[in-house]
Amino acid sequence: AGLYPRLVRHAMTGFGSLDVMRFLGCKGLTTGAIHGNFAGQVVSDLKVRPEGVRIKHRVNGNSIKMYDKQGSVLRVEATINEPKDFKVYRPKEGGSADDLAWRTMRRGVADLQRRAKVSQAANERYLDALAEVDAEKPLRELTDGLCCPVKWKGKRARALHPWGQDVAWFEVIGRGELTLNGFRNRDLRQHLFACEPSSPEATRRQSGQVTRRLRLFRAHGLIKKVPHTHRYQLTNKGRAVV
DNA sequence: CGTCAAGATACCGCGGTTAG
DNA sequence: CTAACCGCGGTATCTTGACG
Repeated sequence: AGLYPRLVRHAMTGFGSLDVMRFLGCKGLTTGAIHGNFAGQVVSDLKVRPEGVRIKHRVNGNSIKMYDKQGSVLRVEATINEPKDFKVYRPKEGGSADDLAWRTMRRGVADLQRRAKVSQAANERYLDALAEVDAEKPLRELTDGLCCPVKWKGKRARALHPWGQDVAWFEVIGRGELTLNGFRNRDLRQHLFACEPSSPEATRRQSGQVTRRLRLFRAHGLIKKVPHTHRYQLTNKGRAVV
């Protein structure tokens, strides 16, 4: 549900011309650099039709497209109109049968088998790239906002690092016993600091740390203060992230 | 309703990074 | 190189909720 639009969006915005060329098997791309004398044109376009949305990437005359048939079947299709951009391992026409070499693909039926293979490979590369999106995108959307600073109550709050320095905090606020009734500054201190504070001053310092971190999470909308209490609860967003 | 302690906020200064 | 900026931590002060 809602997957296809995401795929389409990523196909349009996420796939660069290099990606498209890679799908269609253009050479010299393993290095990441485009071949100096490449003179072709790479185009991606999007069409909305009664039967669904179709997205098409084109390199010269060859293209790969994806569409949702009746909203139920995802279909990816490669079309080769310019076979000469591909190679076939074959003997010269009319030449001896053991004079094999990579030669230009021809338009006729002779190279049909190779042509199917090339197309299949292009489709597979395309689907692989999409599959990556499928798994990665929803997570991205959730965390993108967190990883950049936000304004809250006129003050700036830094970006979060869910996999870096903030990981311990995420783990603690995600604990079951704390989500049940919400949690207080004190509860977090208990979980986050191994040793009991040795002095009242240490307690104040820890409390300060926790307060600041709570403010940070509030700024990002992960937790909310429950009114008339010193307790906090995870928001839906927070639950999803943790 | 008053008091008190825990918590929240404001302010400052430090160290590190970046833009000019 | 310097100035501005950012994130952070310490702490003084204000706010709030619990409790008698």
